[in-house]
Amino acid sequence: MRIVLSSTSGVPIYEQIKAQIRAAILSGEVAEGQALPSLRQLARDLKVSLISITRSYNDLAAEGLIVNVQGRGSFVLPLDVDRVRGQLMEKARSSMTDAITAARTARVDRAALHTVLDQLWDQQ
Amino acid sequence: MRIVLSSTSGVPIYEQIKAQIRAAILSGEVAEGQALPSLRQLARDLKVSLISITRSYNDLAAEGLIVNVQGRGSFVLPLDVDRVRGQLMEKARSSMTDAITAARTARVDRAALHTVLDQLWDQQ
Amino acid sequence: MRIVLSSTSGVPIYEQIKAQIRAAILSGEVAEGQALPSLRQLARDLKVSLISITRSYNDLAAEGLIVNVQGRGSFVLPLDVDRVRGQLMEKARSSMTDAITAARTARVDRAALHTVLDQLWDQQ
Amino acid sequence: MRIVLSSTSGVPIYEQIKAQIRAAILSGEVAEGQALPSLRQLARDLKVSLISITRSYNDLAAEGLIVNVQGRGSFVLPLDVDRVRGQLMEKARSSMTDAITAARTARVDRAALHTVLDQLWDQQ
DNA sequence: GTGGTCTAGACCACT
DNA sequence: GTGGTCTAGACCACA
Repeated sequence: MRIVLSSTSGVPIYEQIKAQIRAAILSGEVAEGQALPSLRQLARDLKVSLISITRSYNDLAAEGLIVNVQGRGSFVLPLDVDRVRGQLMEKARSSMTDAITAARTARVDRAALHTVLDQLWDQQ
Repeated sequence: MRIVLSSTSGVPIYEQIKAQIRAAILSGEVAEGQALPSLRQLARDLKVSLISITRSYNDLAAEGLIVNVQGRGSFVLPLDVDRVRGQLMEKARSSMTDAITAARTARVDRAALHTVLDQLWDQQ
Repeated sequence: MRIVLSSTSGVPIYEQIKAQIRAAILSGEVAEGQALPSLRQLARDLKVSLISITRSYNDLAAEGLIVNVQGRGSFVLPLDVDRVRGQLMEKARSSMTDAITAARTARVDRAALHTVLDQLWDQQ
Repeated sequence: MRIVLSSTSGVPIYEQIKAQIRAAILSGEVAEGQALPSLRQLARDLKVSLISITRSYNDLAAEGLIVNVQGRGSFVLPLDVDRVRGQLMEKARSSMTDAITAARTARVDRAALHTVLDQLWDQQ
């Protein structure tokens, strides 16, 4: 799992970390039961404050994706696939709503926005 | 032009105001040359600090949408339609990219996302 | 004497009026002893508040260019050419200083700025 | 970087700060990636309200010269030299136009204005 | 009346 | 600690 951070994007560090760990878990790149890097290890690797990593792991634990065990480390939990996908789709719908609002303000029609979706989808 | 603010959305007040005035100008609801409500008037109406309104108007002036004339008021400028639409589509593409990222993480395919787009489009 | 105003330039109305009357006097377009338009007349013609015209005429009187006579009107005084030119050159030097500061910050050399001067001079 | 403010010049504090930071960045005095003084630190040092510093930094961020990172500080971005020089030369031309207008009103010829330019250039 | 600027102080989110 | 936002109130310049 490689984590890449941007300090100028405006997105909080801990959100960037969360998103990338979450994606790695969902993709199966890190499997159920597997240990994540320790807080301090990851803080060193990413050259980031320990507090930001802590926040990321805590949030992921609150989401039910991982569990933090005192003195042992942090581990990937069995996936509740439906719940996680539900959360992600919620976010997708929210972003999509923003995109639609902007497009309508710009007087762009539905078909054009579908085209934009396809273009961006292919780029990723 | 009706402006509705949400204090729980997390979006800064001045951004909410900017977005709604911008939309009103682009939709032609307030026409070129027309005066906007005065800073103090709008602050009173929205029960919001003067500084938030000032920030909104200043930002819109920096965007080239309005002009603030000391002693007279704030006025809608002629639209540079292409430029404004370019900015909006830039924002739409950015939000769409977020939506795609979330959808892909959720292992949702392209067709499903198109369906989401259509649903949300019809809701607005 | 034709006076043209811009309400969006950021320059105060009364300054625009002052500058144009001053130029008309210095150019001899309105001669010594001649009457200027009345305050109210000019306010009507320019579709401008009386207060702005009053401010302009008062300032010009303070500069010694005109005299306002109760109940009679406003009249061009004999020119103290040297003093007026001194004031104008003071302003020219001040603007030139601004131009030089910007040019130096932009790492533009002296010769290039002379060229700019020539270009703009020919345009006017 | 030393910042000197004048409270009698009529130029807004935040504009004075902007201009001096901009000049320091363009001159290379503060290099790409370097941190600027924190908002509060600079406000204390200059004995100025936090809001004035905030406005300065925000405007410089909007110009693309710096980036403000929540929780970390404000940092100098890589320069888009051409764009910045374009903005500065625009300003230089505008001031030069003012100088020319004043000079012509004073019936001063082109050669004399070139001389003024040289004198002022050498003084700076 | 209008917009422009500034102060002093507060709370929030992030590192 | 950092920047981001907001309030309440003030004074100035302009029309």
